[in-house]
Amino acid sequence: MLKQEFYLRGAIEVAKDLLGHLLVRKTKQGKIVARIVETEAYVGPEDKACHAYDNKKTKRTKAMFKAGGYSYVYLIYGMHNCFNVVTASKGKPEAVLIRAVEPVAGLDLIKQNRDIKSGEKNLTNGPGKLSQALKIDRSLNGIKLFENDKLYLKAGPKNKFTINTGARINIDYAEEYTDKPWRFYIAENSFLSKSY
DNA sequence: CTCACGATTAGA
DNA sequence: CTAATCGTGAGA
Repeated sequence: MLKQEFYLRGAIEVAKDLLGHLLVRKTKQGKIVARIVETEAYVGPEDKACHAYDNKKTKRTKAMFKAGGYSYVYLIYGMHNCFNVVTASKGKPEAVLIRAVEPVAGLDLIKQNRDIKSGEKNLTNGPGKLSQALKIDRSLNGIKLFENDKLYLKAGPKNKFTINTGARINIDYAEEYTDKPWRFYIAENSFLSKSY
């Protein structure tokens, strides 16, 4: 399991470092392991795309102000959960959105949770999809990802891979922050949220 | 209390 | 391309 120190850095740095690591989810039904292949950084008060822009502290964004290593799960469009990892020190609202993962173990459980007919590559290639696949919902908001047996991060194999960057998705409202290259993904991976 | 809308997805 | 669908945050 990754220690809390891993998360106590800037969101951009953690977002890049998270690629290739493993997300572990344990439920009553069993264990699911997935490799993180795509992330986005949301950098604190100055980032207009961040829910906690301008240090806006509300009931929803409260978790982002926690110290690095906590989870931030929220509901978007009234129907989808998104899973984020809080980064930086306490009081700094920074987080990394996990946008896509690649199934490593527990594929049968993932299929059971998703309940769709489409192909295997569509199981976890989007923030809402992977949350559903791993049974992540708002009951997991604000938990410690470094001291917990239901949901945590684990160091992945140290394979070499190329990290690409790009603009973040669907944040057109963020004005000059819309085009910041704060999305990171593993090159030539087929489980990304969009095809390149 | 009302009310508009989104860090999305599935399906036509 | 659009509908689905509801917690959230702002304002009265």
